[in-house]
Amino acid sequence: MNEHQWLQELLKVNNEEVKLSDKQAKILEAAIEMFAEKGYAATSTSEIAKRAGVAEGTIFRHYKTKKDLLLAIVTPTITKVVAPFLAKEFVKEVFEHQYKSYEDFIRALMKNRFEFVKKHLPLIRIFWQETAFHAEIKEQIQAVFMQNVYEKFKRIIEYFQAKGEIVELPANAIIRMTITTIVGFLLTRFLVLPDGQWDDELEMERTIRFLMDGLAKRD
Amino acid sequence: MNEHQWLQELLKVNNEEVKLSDKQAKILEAAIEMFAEKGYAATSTSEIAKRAGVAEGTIFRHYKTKKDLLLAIVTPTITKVVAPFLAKEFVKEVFEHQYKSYEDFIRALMKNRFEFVKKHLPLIRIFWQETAFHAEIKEQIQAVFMQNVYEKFKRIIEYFQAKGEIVELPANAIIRMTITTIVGFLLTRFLVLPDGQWDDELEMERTIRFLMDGLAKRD
DNA sequence: ATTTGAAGTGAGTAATCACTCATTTATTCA
DNA sequence: TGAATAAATGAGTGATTACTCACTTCAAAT
Repeated sequence: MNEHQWLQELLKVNNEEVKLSDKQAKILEAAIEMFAEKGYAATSTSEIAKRAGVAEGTIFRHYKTKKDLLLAIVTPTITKVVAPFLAKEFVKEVFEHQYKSYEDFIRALMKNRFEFVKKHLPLIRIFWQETAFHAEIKEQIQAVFMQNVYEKFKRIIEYFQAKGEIVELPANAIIRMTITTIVGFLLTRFLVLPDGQWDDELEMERTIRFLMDGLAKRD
Repeated sequence: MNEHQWLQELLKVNNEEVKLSDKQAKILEAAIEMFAEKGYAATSTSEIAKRAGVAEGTIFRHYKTKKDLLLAIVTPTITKVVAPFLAKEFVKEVFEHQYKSYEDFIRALMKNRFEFVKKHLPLIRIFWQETAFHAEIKEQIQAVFMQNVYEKFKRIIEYFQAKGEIVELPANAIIRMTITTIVGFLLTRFLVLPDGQWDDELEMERTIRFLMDGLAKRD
């Protein structure tokens, strides 16, 4: 059993095992930490090597360029960051009435993302920070969103609209408001005011209530 | 009259005239553009000098270090970015019944911020991107917010809570939801999907409606 | 025990970095 | 006009950058 198991798990694509030598795992771990702390552009490969306890040349054995190293972190994790829906349960369960309301669905989505962000905060920082600078990353994220999230999300919304549970706005607007509200809470909680006193359960329920009242069917 | 008038205006603190030589203005303009596009760490002073049409030494005549140049952009504009309330009238007008409802207040705030972001997008990008990497900037923003926005915002909320217009949640929670909703819209509109087809008036009204329904007094 | 290919190393490289400073150019005012 | 001051210059600095490569170490298979 591997001490870097969480990394192996995180980097899996389609649940296929990924093989990482011990040094390679240490490089990735160090890179994640430092890119999150100082940003990609301000982090040097020599610093990464030092923190990983590895010769600088070793980094370039595994990754042709520094940018390749960044993408080796970002690309295989995009799906896990932006498409929780692929944690299969989600969509299926909605239509199998696992969730009897949009609210229950939102609650599950929110708790799922809350735990993910809490567990992988440095990775989230990297996404948040580097998306602004690397067009490829932004494009990959949008592609994954369109392919794996958008249509399913839309169908869920239309399902609950048909049931008269939520307001008859365009699905795009509802998606935007839902994501904005959840992401806004998570960023405030973990990036803007991580040192505040948070009653997470309470604040999530308030946020869900706010979202549901904002999206409630109007008479 | 100066062709860099917008810069002069933007950099004013307490409405006091700021004197910028022509070259100095060009340096600031170039720095704002490039920091916004590539990020502070990935932008070299030689590039800035080139774009500004100035010798590299000239930059360091005016700003001791590259970081000084960044702070010369950020520090004097913080108030304008995070404290629209200081466009003083705000609070006063609320209590003088300029705004007869929280909704009218939110609408004015939103339109005000919409125009500001639209007009100063590169500056907003710099704030958004560099706050993550420079603790001083984050601290300055929080200080300005606490000194100039927080208490006033809180009083406005309590005023409309007393009138029974909005829900009796802690002011902190209402502030968070309000800001999250407005900022979420503006970031989606101008940074995430700037190329989408937006009916800005319509989308703002939807967002206001969403926010007001989410914060409405509950029975 | 020997072979072999992969993994790892670290000194070396050219390019670029932020920043300096002696000098030149422009501006101000007597 | 000329002297004094300020603004601007660009070649030069040492440090650091991402990346290379000849070489060593390691692990597994024969």
